Amino acid sequence: MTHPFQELIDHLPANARSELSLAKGEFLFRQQQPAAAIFAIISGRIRLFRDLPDGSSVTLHVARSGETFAEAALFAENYHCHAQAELETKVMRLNSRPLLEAIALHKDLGLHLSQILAAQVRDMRAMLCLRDIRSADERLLAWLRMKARGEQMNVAIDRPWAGISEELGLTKEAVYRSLTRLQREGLIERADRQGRERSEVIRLMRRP
Amino acid sequence: MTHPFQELIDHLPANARSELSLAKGEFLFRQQQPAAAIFAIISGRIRLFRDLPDGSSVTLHVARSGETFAEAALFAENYHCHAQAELETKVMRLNSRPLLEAIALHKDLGLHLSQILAAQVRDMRAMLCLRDIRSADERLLAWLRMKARGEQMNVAIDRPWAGISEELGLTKEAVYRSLTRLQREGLIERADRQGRERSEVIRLMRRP
DNA sequence: CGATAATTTGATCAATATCAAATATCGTGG
DNA sequence: CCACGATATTTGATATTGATCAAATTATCG
Repeated sequence: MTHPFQELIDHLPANARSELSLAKGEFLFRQQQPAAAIFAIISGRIRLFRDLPDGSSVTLHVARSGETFAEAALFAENYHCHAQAELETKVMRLNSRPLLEAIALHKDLGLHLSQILAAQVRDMRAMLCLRDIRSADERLLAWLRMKARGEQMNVAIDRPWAGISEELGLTKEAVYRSLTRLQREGLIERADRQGRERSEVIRLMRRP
Repeated sequence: MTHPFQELIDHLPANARSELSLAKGEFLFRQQQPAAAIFAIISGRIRLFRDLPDGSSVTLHVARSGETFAEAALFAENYHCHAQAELETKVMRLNSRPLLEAIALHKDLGLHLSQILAAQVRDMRAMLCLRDIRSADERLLAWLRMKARGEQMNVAIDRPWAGISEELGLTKEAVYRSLTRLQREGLIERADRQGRERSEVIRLMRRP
C-alpha cells in the first residue's frame, strides 16, 4: 500500500519514521499530550475523539487502512484529541521535527504537503456533497459517477460493498437494494461478478 | 470577514489578487480550462460540478460565503470541474503564479498553506463523522458538543438554524424539533433568545 | 407599522434502518 | 480436489424516523 505521503517519506531521514503496533484498545496518543508526530495507518483502525469539559466525548474521525491522520498536529503544541486503536493496528509514525526540518530545507516538500492536503480537502468536500443526497439510489449513482474512469464510465469495485456502504452513510442492505434497482432501471450494468479476482465492475449506462 | 487565507493574502503582491463579481448563473471557470487561480467567496454561492463522459454531471461542492475553493488547482494544469455562481456572487481571486512564487521565496508561507489545509481536513473529517450519526438528536448534540467552548459548554448560534440544518444534513424542521426534545430532556438550555444581537446561546448540560 | 424572514407545531408519507434468514462465494486445511 | 467455516451477497418483513407539505406564530428591519 502506497500512501499519498510516500514521496514525503522518501525524502526523510530514516530516523524520522517508525512503525508502531498497537493492541486493540491501546492509545496511540492522548489529548493534551505534546504533539510530536503525524501518522499513517498501515493496517487496523484508529478512532480519534475528544473529551469535553462536561465529561462527554465526541468522535472526530475513524481512520482506516491507508489513511493519514493528525496532520494538524504538525502545527500544534499538543494533540487536541485521543487516538485509540479499535483493533490490533499498525501505524507509520512520522516525527514532526525532522519532517518540518526537511520541509524547511527542501521547499518543494512544503508544496508537496500542501498538494496532498488540498487533494484530501477536495475529495472530502465531494464526500460531504454526496451525503447531502438523500435518496440512496441517487447517492450511490453519484458515487459511482465520481469514481467512474474513462469514456466507458466503468467503476472497479475492489472491496466489499459493506465498506462502501459505510463510506456512503448507508447500510449494506440499502446499497444492495439500490444496486438491483439501478440495474433494473438500466442505469448500471454489473459485470465480472464471478471473477476469481474477487472484483466486480460496474458500468454506468449512457442515459443522462 | 477574515478568511483563513488572510495571512497568505497579506504577503502577496497587490496584483496577485483581485475581486470579481459574478451574475447568477455565470461561470467563474470551466472544466478543462487552464488552472490559474484559487478563490475565496466574499458573498454569494458557487457550485462546483464536473461533466462526465456520459453527458451527466456530479456536484462536487457548494462553496459559500467565507469559504475557499479550488485549492487543488494550484497544483493542476487545468480545472477539473466547472464553477458556476448560483446567486449574484463576489469572489476574491488569488493567482496561482504569484502565490507559488511567494511561497517559493518565503518558505513559511508554504507551511502556512499546509496549516490552513490541514485544519480544513480536520474540520471536514469531523463533519463527515457527524453525518455518520443517524439520529437527528444525537447528530445535533454531537455538533453542539464540537462547537462548545469553555468550561461552561456554551455554543453561540450566530446564524439562522436553517443554515445549520443544511450543514448537519437535516431539514430545519428536524433540527427545531430536536432542539425542543433535547431541551425537554434537560440536555440543553436555550438562552438569550430575544437579544437584539439576533444571536442565541445554547448551553450543554452536564449529563454524560 | 408593515413586510419579510425565522421559528414553531402539526399531519402524513416514503424511505431507509433494523432484524432475520437464506444463498453464494472464498479461503483453507485436510 | 473437496469439505467446511467465514465472509459476502441477497431477499424479506417491519418499524422508525426524518422528509415533506402546510400553516401559524414570532421576531426583525426599514
